[in-house]
Amino acid sequence: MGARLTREWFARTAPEVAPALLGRHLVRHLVDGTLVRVRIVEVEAYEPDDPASHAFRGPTRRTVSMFGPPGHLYVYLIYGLHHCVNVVTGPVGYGSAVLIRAGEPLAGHAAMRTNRGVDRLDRLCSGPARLAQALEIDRSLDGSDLVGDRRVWLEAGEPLPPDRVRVTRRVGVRVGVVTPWRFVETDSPWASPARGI
DNA sequence: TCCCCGATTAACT
DNA sequence: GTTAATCGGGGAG
Repeated sequence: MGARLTREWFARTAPEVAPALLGRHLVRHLVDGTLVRVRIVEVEAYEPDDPASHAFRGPTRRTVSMFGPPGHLYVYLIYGLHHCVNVVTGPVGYGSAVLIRAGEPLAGHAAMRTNRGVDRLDRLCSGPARLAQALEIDRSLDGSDLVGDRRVWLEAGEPLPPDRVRVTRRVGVRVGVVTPWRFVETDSPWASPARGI
């Protein structure tokens, strides 16, 4: 469904890349050969001077990939049991990324149902940790290159027109609430459950 | 070294 | 609406 997004495409600030990622396809080649495809419907941007960002205090062992070249994955463990998938943006050393929060399952439904342990399509990828679990993405994929890796990549898909993009505050962050950097497809049934936003 | 807590989810009441 | 699960990051000392 279109060519891979290029290195240059990712080399912008996170708030620029984030809404442009809506409607794009996140594709995962599982170890067993299954191809899983998800249409991105919800994202959040994180910037270097952003107190809610893992990059805020500079690079650490965990966040090193966030400061690397754009177009790579940054994957982290949260609450000791969930993984979250991010796309690194900006130039080398910048420290910005876009969190992929939810997607519409397009292919590989059976594998995703198995990975998630649920049947309902709208529960497979409707949240950052759910999406990571459905696509079998964990710390072992941290730093993988979306432009060249065989296991995971991003395709052009069909970008959303601006009037289909809703902008809100980010979910679950206690600081950095002044920046409305969550971008979600308007009225999408595939987005994460609205938590008062 | 210690200690608090998080870009979450599911299962409670 | 509330809470347990579960663990490593990173600031404090």
